Amino acid sequence: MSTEAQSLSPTPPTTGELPKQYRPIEHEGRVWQQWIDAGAFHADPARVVRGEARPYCILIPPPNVTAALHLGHALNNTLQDVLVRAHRMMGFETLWMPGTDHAGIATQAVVEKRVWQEEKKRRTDFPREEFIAKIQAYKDEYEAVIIGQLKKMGCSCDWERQRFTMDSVCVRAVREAFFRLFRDGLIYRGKRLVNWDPVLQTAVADDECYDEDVDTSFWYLRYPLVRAHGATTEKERAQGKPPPDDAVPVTWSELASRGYPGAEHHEGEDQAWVTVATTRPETYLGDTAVAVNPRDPRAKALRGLSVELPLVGRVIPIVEDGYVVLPRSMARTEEEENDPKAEFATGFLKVTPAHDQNDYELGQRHGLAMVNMVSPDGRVSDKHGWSDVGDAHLFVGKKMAEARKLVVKEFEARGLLEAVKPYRHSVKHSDRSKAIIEPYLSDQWYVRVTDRRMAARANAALVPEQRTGSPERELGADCRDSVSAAGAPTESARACARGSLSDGSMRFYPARYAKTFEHWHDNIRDWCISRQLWWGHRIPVWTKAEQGDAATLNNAHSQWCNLRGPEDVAVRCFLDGREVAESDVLTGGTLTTHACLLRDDPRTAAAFESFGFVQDPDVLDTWFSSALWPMSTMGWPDPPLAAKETGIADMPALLPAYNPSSVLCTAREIITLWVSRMTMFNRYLLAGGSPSGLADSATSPAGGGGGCGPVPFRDVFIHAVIQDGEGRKMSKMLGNGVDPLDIIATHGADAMRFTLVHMTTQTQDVRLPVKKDANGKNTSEKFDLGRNFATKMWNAAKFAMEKLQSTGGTPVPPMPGGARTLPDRWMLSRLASGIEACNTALANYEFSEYAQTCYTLLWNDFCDWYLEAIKPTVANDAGQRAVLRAALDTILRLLHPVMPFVTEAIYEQFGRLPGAAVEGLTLEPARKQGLLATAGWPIAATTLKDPAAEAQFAKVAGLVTAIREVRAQHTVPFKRKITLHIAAADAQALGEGAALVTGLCNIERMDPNPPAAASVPITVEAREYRLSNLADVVDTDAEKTRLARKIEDLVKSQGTLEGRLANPGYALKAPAHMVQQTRDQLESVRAELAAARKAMEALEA
RNA sequence: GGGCGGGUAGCUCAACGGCCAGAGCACUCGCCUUACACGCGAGGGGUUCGGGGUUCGAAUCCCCGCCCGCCCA
Repeated sequence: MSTEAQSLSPTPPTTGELPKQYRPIEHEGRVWQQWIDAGAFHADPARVVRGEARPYCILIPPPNVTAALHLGHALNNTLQDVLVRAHRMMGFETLWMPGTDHAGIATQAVVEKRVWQEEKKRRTDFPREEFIAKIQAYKDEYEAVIIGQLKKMGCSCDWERQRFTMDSVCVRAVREAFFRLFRDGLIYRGKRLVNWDPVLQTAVADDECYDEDVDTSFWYLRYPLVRAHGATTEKERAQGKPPPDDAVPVTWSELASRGYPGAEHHEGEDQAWVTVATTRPETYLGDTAVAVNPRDPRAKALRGLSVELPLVGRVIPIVEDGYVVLPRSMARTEEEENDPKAEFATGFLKVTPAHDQNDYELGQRHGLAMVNMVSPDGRVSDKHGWSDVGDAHLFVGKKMAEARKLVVKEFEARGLLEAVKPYRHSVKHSDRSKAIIEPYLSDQWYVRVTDRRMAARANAALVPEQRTGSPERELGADCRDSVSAAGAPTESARACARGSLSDGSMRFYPARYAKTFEHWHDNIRDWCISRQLWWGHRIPVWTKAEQGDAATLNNAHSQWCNLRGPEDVAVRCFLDGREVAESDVLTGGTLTTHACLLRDDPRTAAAFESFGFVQDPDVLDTWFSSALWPMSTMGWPDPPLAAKETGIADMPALLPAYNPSSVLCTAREIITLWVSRMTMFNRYLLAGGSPSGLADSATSPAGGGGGCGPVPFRDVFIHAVIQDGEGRKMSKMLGNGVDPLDIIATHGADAMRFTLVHMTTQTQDVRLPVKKDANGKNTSEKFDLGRNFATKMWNAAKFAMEKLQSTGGTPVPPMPGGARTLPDRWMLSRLASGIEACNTALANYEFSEYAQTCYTLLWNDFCDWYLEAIKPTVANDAGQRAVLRAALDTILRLLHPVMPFVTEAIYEQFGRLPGAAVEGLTLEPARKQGLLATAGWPIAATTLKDPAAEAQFAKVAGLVTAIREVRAQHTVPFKRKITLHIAAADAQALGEGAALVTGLCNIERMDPNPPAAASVPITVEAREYRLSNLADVVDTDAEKTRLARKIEDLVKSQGTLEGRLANPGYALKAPAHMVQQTRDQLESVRAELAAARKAMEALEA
């Protein structure tokens, strides 16, 4: 599906004529090849660096190599191409940087599935390198498909610069970024709960999960109460001291004496219990406490007591925490009462810090131990973090679902299962494997994005007017003085803070998305970047852990200290979990040493390995490399080396020329995943400034404090998401997706592009009703809009060119500014407004507006009116031919960004036609090979705007429409010539327009006298005209119907207008011009009504 | 739970305090008019989700409610 495979048709003879019909498939391949051959899309950063041209740059959101592109990609890339092509024509040195993303988990999962289907083998049945090679092959295959699709769409990327997130240039960027962040303490290793996919056996990010309701139950388990009897504390036991074997049962009577409400209802000498409600009984093996709300009336009586976990025998404390939901009977506030969990709550919560996010946090608050009772494949295990198995060994090795049944059974057998209630709630599932996500305690690498140098600076990148963050919270050091003594910021402090809140120039379109961006950073949590995968950037850290006394550790430490090249290796040491500085003298304990290697140097790695260091087996989250995209694609951190490696000699000029880039175009869910991270990384890692010092002057210096790097892009445009006709996301599963290639095949690339651009309004979703075509493929009637429009463009050009050719190819003489005809002045005026509207729309990312402006300009103005108007005269009017040519040229240029193929194919012939300059309209010639893609964007002088011509033309059009209406009403055949009776003065007032009316309405003659025979009256702008010779007999009934209807309409609007004027407040408070306008309208409506009534009377007489 | 967006003609969308609320598709009528039937000309079709309020004036601004969707927790 490469370019070469596209069907190429030979360049047609340069006749200046167009074939009868536009068939996209006959042109797209050839036109594409012309662009490529001419290097039309190749950017020259040197021109920017030398100050010869202004830069315009877009970084493609790199598509995943997982699968072919869908319609959302088509939209995303079409919009980028529109911007890129328009700016290229405007004279910017324009770079659209292409590339693809390795999409770690998604790609690996697809290949694992494929290998399983084909070979019935798992990833682990292959050596790591071998399996990676399989993924690599898959990537090559799909990358080619994707790039082929982009080219078919017409994407004018600088294809020579194409990057891949795992190519050697990008790998170096990842390595450098990781190294610096590690060295600066912004990357750390932590034990946290992650979303664990037990099938893929990896941690997955929140956005790789989905929620789904599951029917399950609440199980009510009784935990016997005991008194720990002064034995070891929880902390002591965590340190390896055995649990107390002298736990003493607590009886109901004892509880009663402690004031426990309801204890008296139980048999006094029986052992008391508390009942926990849980949806996951099997996790009781990992319980390390039972929590009770301090407001619970039972809490006081339980203070200091413990429970003993059945079978396990573990004695765990009862802690008090406000997080615990009170049962509905104890609810005090409405909110508590309405908490759906209150219905199921017992007031006692089993706390399993290693298997539940909320419990984890509760555990942190109370310093509870963490017991992990699951192995990575989702089975109960006694090898992954607990030893006090006791009688619970019967659960070991069971899958979680089996273990659940067994636990319930065992509790029941012991009379400890109090109840089971059905319950439905949402449970996290893995996108990739559909498995239920297990919260899992494990060692992971994190980026400390909560650091001020990260999230806060991302927010500060926003332009001040898009900052809404609270100054109280984020007051910069500079502004603290202005805080009043009471601590409340003064007004001036707020203003100052708003300034200090922003040192950037990044702007969201639509602006509301700035809030999403800010909110994300205000609530951000550290970013887990390790993934237990094989496909991706391997984490460049080698680790060694050893135990020993002070001498041993110090000795070992000094050995590998010698291995470091100071710039190449960053070492961080942790003694019993606490970081120790290099200079510290070590005491005895457990020393964990992490060595991060900057370069992929096998000798250094081998040296560390010889001391027992082992490289981390995990790879980085895909977004880590994506976050570097604005830098890595431009050769950072070593552009000269990248240039040498890739053969792209001008690589070193890219960063200074194109970072910050102009705009990022993406969908809204990407704001948090990608936009945020690119912003944080660009600002942090480029803090030293761009190599040549050409960095963005608005963003880099002073304000940032401590050297803050540039924003990665000035604008962020968030476009709509395409849904099907029912408002559902398009997806493979639903089978409602539309394949861009199918649309291109049936409608042409331009048709698809135009339709997509036309759909792109400022809303967050757009719907595309989907239906099956004759071949059973998904399509949508909406694409007919684009196809019809492209055809219209083609035919209009064909016609215009025929008229231009009719002179036998002799050059059209220059057009003097003065003596233009009415249609010419009108058309030029419309063009001037059209250009202005397109410019505004594009500058504000109002794509639909741009498409609609082009649509109206071509179809309504140019085709319906202008071409029709000039038909009788253009052959004999050289000046008119000059305007015709210029008008078509302008429209081709305005439309090129959205419909590049058809416009270029037309220009191929049209460009050779002789022309003449039209004063006031600047149409710079093509810069490369006569290609429209490199021609200048049209510029119209404001003098071309001609309100008088527009008014005069509107008058003509009004009369024409009125006459056509009568013709249609009376079904006058098109070819029948009719007579217009028009007073001499009115004909005079029409001026040039009189001839236009004659031509456009097929009027035989204008007669200043009243008609002798049957006629029909019409009124336009309160002037009265008559039409005769309509037919052999005028249908008076039809005419009466028409008039009656017209009178009805006029009466209605007369009433509206009179009512408005009768309102006393209106004349008083509304602006004068508005009142005058209403008066004028009323006057004209009255006159028209009088005329219509008169006509009716005449008809009835 | 918090935040955001949306509800306008049969469908997809405009109209951002001021034309009689518009366009394309679909529909009706008439046209193979020598660029185009993927076309030309004409036409029908709307209680702008419901209820209050502000205003000379509200689809538009404010409040309440209903419905749909998205994001974050």
